[in-house]
Amino acid sequence: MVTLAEVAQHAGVSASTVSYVLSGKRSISATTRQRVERSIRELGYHPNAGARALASSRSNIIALMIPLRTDMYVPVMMEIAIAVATCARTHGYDVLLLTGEEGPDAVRRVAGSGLADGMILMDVELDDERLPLLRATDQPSVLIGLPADTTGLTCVDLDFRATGALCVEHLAKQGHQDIAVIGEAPAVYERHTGFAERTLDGLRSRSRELGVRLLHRPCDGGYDAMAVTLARILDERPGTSGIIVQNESAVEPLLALLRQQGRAVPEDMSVVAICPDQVATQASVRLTSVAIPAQEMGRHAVEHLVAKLEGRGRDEVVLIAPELTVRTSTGPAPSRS
Amino acid sequence: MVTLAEVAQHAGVSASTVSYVLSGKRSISATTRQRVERSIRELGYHPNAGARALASSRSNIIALMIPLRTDMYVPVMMEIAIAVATCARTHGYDVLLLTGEEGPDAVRRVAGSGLADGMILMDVELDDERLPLLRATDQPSVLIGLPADTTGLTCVDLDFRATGALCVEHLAKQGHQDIAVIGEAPAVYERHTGFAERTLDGLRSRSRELGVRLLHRPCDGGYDAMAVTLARILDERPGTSGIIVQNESAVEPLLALLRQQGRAVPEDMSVVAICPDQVATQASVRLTSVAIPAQEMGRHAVEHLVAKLEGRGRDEVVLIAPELTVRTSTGPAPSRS
DNA sequence: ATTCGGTATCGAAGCGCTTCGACAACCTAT
DNA sequence: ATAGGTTGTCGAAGCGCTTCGATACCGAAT
Repeated sequence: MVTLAEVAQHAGVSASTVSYVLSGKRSISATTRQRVERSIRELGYHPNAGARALASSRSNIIALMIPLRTDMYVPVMMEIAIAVATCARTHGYDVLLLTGEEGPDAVRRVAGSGLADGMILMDVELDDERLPLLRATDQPSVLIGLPADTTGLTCVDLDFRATGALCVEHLAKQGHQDIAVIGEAPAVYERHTGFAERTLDGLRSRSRELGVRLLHRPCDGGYDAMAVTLARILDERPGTSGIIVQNESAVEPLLALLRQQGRAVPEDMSVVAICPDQVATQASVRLTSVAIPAQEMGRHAVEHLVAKLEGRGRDEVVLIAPELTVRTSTGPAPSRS
Repeated sequence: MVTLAEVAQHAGVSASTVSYVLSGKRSISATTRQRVERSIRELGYHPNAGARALASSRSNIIALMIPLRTDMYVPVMMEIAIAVATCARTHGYDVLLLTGEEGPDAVRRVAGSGLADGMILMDVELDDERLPLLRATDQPSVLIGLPADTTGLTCVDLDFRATGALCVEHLAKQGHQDIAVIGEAPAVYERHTGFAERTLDGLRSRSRELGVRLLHRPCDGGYDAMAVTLARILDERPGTSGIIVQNESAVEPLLALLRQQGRAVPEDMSVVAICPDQVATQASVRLTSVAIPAQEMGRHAVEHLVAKLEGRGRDEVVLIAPELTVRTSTGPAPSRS
């Protein structure tokens, strides 16, 4: 293994000079710099991460804490994770992957050991048990998701309240009076996951304002659960002409069931999905949808965290404005006959 | 931040004693151990990761390299990643997430910097460009997937050849003579991804042995691509009575299309999927399937890597035997009329 | 009583890097 | 010519930990 000292010797300078070439923290003459850089290349030198971390007390690692929940839509998580990892690299950071398994203690462990310089938490609950620990250690952090109390925290999320409102608006504008919402799995609400509740909040208040009826039902993923849920909804509100789905793994089952029952989309039933664009465009009907901007969320999270680590950047809540893309699954409400 | 020295002082012992209590590398009297452990707890001591890595030249970190490909079925990747992270923790390792973005150089960077003690590579191609680098650095590693040349490498994978064979066997046993295979996206084959080719190999050789006709068509995910592919298949081989799908995002579209065309599953058409169990059980028909054991793969990979890091463990190729679960999407071939 | 093998502990060296203060060497303004 | 300010480089002191002798003590065997 090549060390700084060997590079220094090879280039005929002192170790500190090499270090300064690497970090750029002091001015170095062009000739020296070139000699050093040449030696680095020739010897194939890579700074030792541990030594660096010890000496500088910065690890250049960001911890990303992903929960293990199986009732969450996984691809979005994955996309965020990849975006975080990729974006972090462009800022010179690597990403450490923590699963929920270890529980809140992971926060303490990582903060205490100096393993990571900061952390990003995903799938934050309204009253997340990791937050007290996070506030206790003054570990720089960014949440993806919104807890109930955001004081002293930096959070990045899609504006789910506005998302809900947007969906209702779109349907109401087309004359739909009876709207059903097929939500996330019941477990998601029981856990008080912020995004689910905020969406619901947006849906409800906007529909109240616009004077349309709204029926919300949680629903597990998969075909069977969807069949039961849909039957209940149509039984309770036969006049339903618009459906908003927030559970991605319920999208295709829903479309299949509607087709099977002879309800045409969008002629008999309009469908709006809250899901990644890929799902919306690959479904059996091109779905009008509000996209979940996973990449953007990951990128924002990293950038805010890096800003904090560099001393810039203050606590703030960043809500990404939702965008509704009209595709072919929504249309005017059928005239009441 | 609490240091080893502070703990030592608090417990009235030397720093090295505390270190030995922590590592267990030398015998320590019960009384001393307890005193030290108490101090550790009272002071809330966490060993500093960087210092540890520097002194011991082991980081207790495993790098996990996930490619960025969007044409791959992401949930499986995610599941493996989570399994790796979780399993690694039980062995005292953390996981560093590397994306394909950085390219093969990531191998050099991580190996050179001592950031990780070993690495796990996912989505290995037959002739993967990371392998030469991997062999050059003698970084301990485990591949998930099988390259063309496995000498000197440890690999973990589902036995896709056997998987293909198993699918054909199951259908042939039920009297199906004309079988269609809906494969992964064309890009996957162009890239010479091991698992896709090996599956195909198993499918072909077994169908030759059993004397059944086999038609293979790659297919992108989504409804539209599936519609085109299915139409072509049925056009070319109208007698097709069994379908094997290897692209998870094609599963639900396929079922929707069959339903739409009035082909009952399994009466008119048997369908076997190669996919995670969750997909098979949540689809609109309970699919007979060969599961992709993501968890098991992740676990195996970690365990082999840890074995290598501890000096046990030699190079070997671990193929996990496929298991076919019969559900309700397959039945006897319709009698030829 | 003396020696021997264990067991339990300590001190010190050093892992590879960053960073601070010191110091030449040089340039400018007086 | 001299003081003052830059600029570029070096040496040395750690960062917090592991690990290798060395040492001191104990009971068992001679």
